[in-house]
Amino acid sequence: MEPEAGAGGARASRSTRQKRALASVMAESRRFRSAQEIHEALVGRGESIGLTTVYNQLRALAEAGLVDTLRAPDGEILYRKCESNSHHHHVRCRSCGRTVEVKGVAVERWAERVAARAGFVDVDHTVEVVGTCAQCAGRHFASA
Amino acid sequence: MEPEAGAGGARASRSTRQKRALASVMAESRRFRSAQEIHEALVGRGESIGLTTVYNQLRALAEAGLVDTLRAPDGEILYRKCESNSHHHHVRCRSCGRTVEVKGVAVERWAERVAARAGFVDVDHTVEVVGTCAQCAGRHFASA
DNA sequence: CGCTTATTGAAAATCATTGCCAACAGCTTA
DNA sequence: TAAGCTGTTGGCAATGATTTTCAATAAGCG
Ligand SMILES: [Mn+2]
Ligand SMILES: [Mn+2]
Ligand SMILES: [Zn+2]
Ligand SMILES: [Zn+2]
Repeated sequence: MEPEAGAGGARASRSTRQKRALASVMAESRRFRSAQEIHEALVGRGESIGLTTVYNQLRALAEAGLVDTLRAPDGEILYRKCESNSHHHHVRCRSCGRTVEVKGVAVERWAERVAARAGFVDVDHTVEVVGTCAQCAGRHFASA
Repeated sequence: MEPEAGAGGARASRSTRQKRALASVMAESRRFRSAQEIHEALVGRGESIGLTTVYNQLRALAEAGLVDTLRAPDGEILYRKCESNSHHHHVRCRSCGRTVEVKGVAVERWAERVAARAGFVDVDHTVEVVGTCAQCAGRHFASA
């Protein structure tokens, strides 16, 4: 019989110039950026790629867990390719966006505990820490 | 001299039928709801109030810290009048929205610690726990 | 080289939220 | 109680990120 017989055999993903360019740009930034910013970065680098494609691919990458996402205060979705593939959290600079990944054994346990205490199951959580990074804080002092 | 002399004396807020109705509806729900849902609740209760007004007031209440807000996965802003006025976090049911408030001394410290370790100052954080509440979990078993 | 179909991307559609602003209505003062 | 000042209301248009549409394009395979 044929490989993947039956209904809905997952079709192979194709390698395209656009996907490669996007992956490249995502790999080089340590910041969370919006789809528009990422598209600008691509164009600025001389790549030809549609904004719609950037949106589509970023969504696909996010669903596949290959990029992390978070909501900016204004609601925009920001994307980032993290170094770690396992569960982690972020400490992000509200000024420049620089982000560092951190493990959170303490919060993992805390989340489980308070949820269980409230009678909740199938628990999940969102934890984001935001502040001003050393570099941005220093810049402030310099100009003040 | 006149009261509040000089520029920009904060004018008094007025008590209106709409504000009172909104406050009433917010006080009776223990769930996070969107502006649209809250508007529907008001209309369903026989109140006459515009959707724009609901949006405006909810935003004002949120800025004043009188209601809590959070982003639904799809980006919608959800509002809720919490019992506690001090800093706290939420354990929310992804199915029915029921929410319980919890203190998080452990996470407060954790957030400060990891941020400081990364050289960040003026630290802030977002922590939301989501799961399935006992009632919704039971309902599942019953129908399965 | 052809064929199948995943992918692209311009343009239109969605939709929550905000801006606009003239009509309206609390409150204060005379 | 009446007039005036101004905070408030809310229909409607505008905004803007994200999604949908879908015809043209181009991977990858035999
Ligand atoms: Mn965690
Ligand atoms: Mn906290
Ligand atoms: Zn910074
Ligand atoms: Zn529930």
